[in-house]
Amino acid sequence: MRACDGRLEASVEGVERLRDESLDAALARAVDVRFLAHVEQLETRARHDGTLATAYLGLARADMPAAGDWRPVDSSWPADERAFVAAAQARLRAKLSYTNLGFALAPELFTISELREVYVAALGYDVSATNLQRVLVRRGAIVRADGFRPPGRTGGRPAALFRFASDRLEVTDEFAALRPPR
Amino acid sequence: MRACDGRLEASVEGVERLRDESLDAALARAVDVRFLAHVEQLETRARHDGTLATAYLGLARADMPAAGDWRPVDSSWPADERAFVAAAQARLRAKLSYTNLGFALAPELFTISELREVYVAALGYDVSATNLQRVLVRRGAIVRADGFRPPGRTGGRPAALFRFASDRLEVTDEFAALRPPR
DNA sequence: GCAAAAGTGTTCTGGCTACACCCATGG
DNA sequence: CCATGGGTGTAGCCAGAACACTTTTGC
Repeated sequence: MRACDGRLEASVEGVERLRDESLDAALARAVDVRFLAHVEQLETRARHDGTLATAYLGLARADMPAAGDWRPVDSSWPADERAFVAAAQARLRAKLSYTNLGFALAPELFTISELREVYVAALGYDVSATNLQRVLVRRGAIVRADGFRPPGRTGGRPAALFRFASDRLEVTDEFAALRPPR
Repeated sequence: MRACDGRLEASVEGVERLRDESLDAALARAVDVRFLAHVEQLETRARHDGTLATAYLGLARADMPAAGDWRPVDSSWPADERAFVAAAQARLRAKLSYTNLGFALAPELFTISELREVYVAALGYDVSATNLQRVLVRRGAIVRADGFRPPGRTGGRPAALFRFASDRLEVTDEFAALRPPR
């Protein structure tokens, strides 16, 4: 999955595993894991033919020119793929709330407004830029980077640049979350 | 896993899956799932011999006379089993905080004190009976049942009986948790 | 100057914790 | 009557939400 242009997009690749092949190897054969900032195993299901299907959640940064068939996550997906995508999306939503998982969706450097769009796309509900900044800064998930992004033609104050403090999954607040607005 | 006599105990059974056999069938062959109030898939790993091992978290109620080799969860476990048990324990701890998962550990009817012992064993830190009751009642996870448990020889006020409102996993509060004491 | 975008200060709320206090029973 | 265990009342804390206000830019 990735958050691109304010939408959450997904790409589904089948992971076929050969006998005597590790899961990691099978995954690496199915997708180019260099494009993924975070990979996480989801669920293993038995198929009718006796083989096993293991689903993964892979997250790509918005600025990563990842190859693949990226499509917006909406109701146009086939039912079986939707089940996997829905599970992945639920997991993503939950972990965005209490971990630093945003690092896997946001580009290296970003403004709070850009980060907000990523969170809105992934969470599916509105998020205040003001509070998003305060929550993530307080938790130590994001830190100020040098420099500013100059405003566009329509003006406005230059936006400070931030970066995630870590590029590995960390639980930043086990007991809190980004609540949806009332 | 189960919480028994104030301790968290675990039993590890290998799940060997035959070709053309579903995962559920393989699990049912390895353990008697009738004794488990809740089953949840954890992780699938590839073994060196090319087979797959899928770990499950199964929870048994304290009053269930489950067969099996129940041992306290401590440092006496072999390293490889400990990794699975630790993952299961972490998952259990997390879900106890924001779901009604306690239904799978507590007996049908229980007093708040008994429920407290279950939570203390599973969470690994002290929990106040007062606040445990209020949190779970407010969330609607537990409800008053008829009757009281008479006090023992040492006296004391009779304890009100409670039961869990549901015996299926439900997210009772996505945005809160039982915090450990300071 | 004015609109637009970014950032800050401040208040409010709600869930949870902490702790003092009250209740009911056995001996 | 008193120790013991159970239950309630209440105050305080704190992360987060809400919102008014200030800052900095383009035109």
